[in-house]
Amino acid sequence: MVQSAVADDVFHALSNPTRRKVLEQLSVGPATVSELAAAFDMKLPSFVQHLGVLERSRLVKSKKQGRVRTYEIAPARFKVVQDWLTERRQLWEARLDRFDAYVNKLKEKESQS
Amino acid sequence: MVQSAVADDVFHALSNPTRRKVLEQLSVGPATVSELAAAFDMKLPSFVQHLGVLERSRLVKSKKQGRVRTYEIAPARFKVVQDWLTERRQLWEARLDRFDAYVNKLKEKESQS
DNA sequence: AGAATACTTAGGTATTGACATAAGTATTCC
DNA sequence: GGAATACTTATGTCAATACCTAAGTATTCT
Repeated sequence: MVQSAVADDVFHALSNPTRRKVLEQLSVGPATVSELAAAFDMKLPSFVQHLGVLERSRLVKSKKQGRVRTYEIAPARFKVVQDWLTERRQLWEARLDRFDAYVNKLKEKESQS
Repeated sequence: MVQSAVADDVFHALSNPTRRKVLEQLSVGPATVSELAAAFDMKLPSFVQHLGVLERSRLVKSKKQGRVRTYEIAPARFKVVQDWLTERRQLWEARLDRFDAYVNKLKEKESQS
């Protein structure tokens, strides 16, 4: 999958409050479908759709033992997001630094005259 | 606005490849609507919708001088995202560390017997 | 075996998102 | 003043999202 498509899936997964809350729960530790669902006022099939979105984005993974499916965080894809953000930030911060330097240079010249 | 709603808007804004590319362009420096639009194979009104989404999420801001509107990055909201990600990561890393410590303790006991 | 549990599958609806076209307004140029 | 420029506004279409209800399957308990 192209890098951009990965980011599409991951950011889309993160754009919904239910899904972010699920990730918050899973950050603390693995949990089953019904444990996760308990926190939400939503019918199970609707809720399970959100788990599907999260799993397809690979922010989480799951396995089924008997009739119980357990979910856990899958750290790798979080890095994709953090890297994208960090790269943007570095670019604009470098630019703002250059701008600062430019302004200081102007000030310097002015004080000389 | 509630923190969660901020995150909704920001993550939603980031979930679209066109909008992420706009942010990539703006990280390098400010640009006008038509400068930004030039990179995309899309009619202007459609493209401008994306700028609207970005501006409502406050990832960017704009001002109009004469008939030209210029956009630039607004760094603050990026921090909301990075903070959310960092917090999740810290939680699960702490947990995994505890798990490691637990495993090591088991190994230690085993080697004593 | 029968009942309860823990999902899973198969639909259906209403809203939102991502495009489009057509026409309008405000500035700037000649 | 008239034409060109740089958006803006108003609408419309189509697909995707986020919910729902109803019914099904696979496991586990009694």
